[in-house]
Amino acid sequence: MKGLENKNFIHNLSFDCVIFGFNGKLLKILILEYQNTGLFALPGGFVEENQSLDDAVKQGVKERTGLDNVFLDQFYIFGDVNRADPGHMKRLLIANDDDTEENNWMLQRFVTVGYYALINYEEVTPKPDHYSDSIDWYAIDELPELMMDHNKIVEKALQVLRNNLSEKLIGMNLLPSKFTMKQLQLVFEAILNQELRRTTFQRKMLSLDILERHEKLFQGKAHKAPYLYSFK
Amino acid sequence: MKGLENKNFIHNLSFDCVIFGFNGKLLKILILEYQNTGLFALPGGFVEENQSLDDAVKQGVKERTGLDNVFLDQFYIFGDVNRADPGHMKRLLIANDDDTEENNWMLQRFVTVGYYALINYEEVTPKPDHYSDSIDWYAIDELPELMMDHNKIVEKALQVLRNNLSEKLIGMNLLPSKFTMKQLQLVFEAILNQELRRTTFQRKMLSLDILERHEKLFQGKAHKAPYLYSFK
DNA sequence: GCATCATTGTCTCACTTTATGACAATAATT
DNA sequence: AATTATTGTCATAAAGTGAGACAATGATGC
Repeated sequence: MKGLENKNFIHNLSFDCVIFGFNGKLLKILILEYQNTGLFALPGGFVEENQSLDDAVKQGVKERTGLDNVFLDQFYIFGDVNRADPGHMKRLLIANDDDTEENNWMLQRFVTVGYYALINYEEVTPKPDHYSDSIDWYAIDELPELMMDHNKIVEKALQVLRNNLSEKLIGMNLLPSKFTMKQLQLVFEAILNQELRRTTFQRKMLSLDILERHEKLFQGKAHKAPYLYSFK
Repeated sequence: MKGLENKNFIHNLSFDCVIFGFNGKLLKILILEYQNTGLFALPGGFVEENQSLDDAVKQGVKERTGLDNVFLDQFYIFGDVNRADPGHMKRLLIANDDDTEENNWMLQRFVTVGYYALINYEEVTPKPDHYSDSIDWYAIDELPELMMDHNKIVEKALQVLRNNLSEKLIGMNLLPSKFTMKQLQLVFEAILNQELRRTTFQRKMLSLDILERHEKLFQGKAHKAPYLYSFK
């Protein structure tokens, strides 16, 4: 792949990133489709020999998706011997005319670090990098078949997201800076895949003392206008 | 180090293991001291090219400590560029007359995977491996200075342990199969570093419906004998 | 034996949190 | 002005927690 051969990457170690966004109704993730391969994959990459893992992921996510300044957190390491199908990588290399001797290390076994990102769906327009045909949002229950074990990685990311939902103020990263209580509830429901009780949810959120109330939002609808909130 | 040079290890990737035990009062972890170096460290190791990460850790823990069939879970990846002091590794190699060209890879930068283990303090007698003078239990608030960033790794392991305390039935792995309510409470208190209310704790544990009550334990003490419990 | 002692299992009461439903307030539409 | 859908808040009941009381019980000392 262009650009890769100039750098010294750590062999056998990669990262893959599950980038979550919320479109107002559905929780979605970003999936790349590689040119001339029909392969779908999570945005991922390698770590340079003199680069911290976190930096590598930040940089990789920016290069592969055009997204910058993203909330990122590692959630799991996938270290099975047979987790990656070398055939997939081979197809990628061939499709890019990078099927050279010096790129053979990419066909070896990889331990990959799973990261997840939370971004505001409205504010970003992901752009595919050189190697990819397209980058698109997919609802989490309508994912295509992904290469290697990437579907499993998404599953695990979702689990961790659900476990950390309350403590990590995840809505903060998935919503615009001002939002209604209804929107916040929809984010929680989408992540948990479970309906919540409106009054209980509202009381709970307000009692946490993490929200600031702003002006009302007049939506032009035939009912009472909701307040806008932001995280303190 | 003897034995290492015959195997093909993944470069730049290691693991370190925080092995917790509970002696009835204090939460402790296992620390190795390396021969002729004065260096203290967590038991750790490398991953072979054709070995799953989990297997490598299992095998490594067995080799370094003599412990088998241990509850193990990964908790974090440490990927900073400067997390490891190559000087420490150099001292280790020199002390073992392994300061050779072909072992130079060990002086490079390493990304390490943190694992924690929970074992029943009573049932095991850890034994040092070839490279270590000794392996000993240290109370978590009386640790010596450890090499590289191992103190930081222990800190993080503790954090994760505290967060997962309720959900993971951690007591199950730190206690003998039958135990009193008092012992269970002591484990929780040692991990949380915080006193708990006896009656509330007992009510809570019983209401969770995870314990089975067995015969009483007569300790020869001048008071009512407690019941023994086990996890269902 | 019998009183004493320390610890355990359980209960009570007050207080807090959560579930569930009710209800009035309110933007826009008719 | 009546209607409609949605919102913010309250009322009440149910469940959970904190703090203490107390009887039960194994051993000990006399």
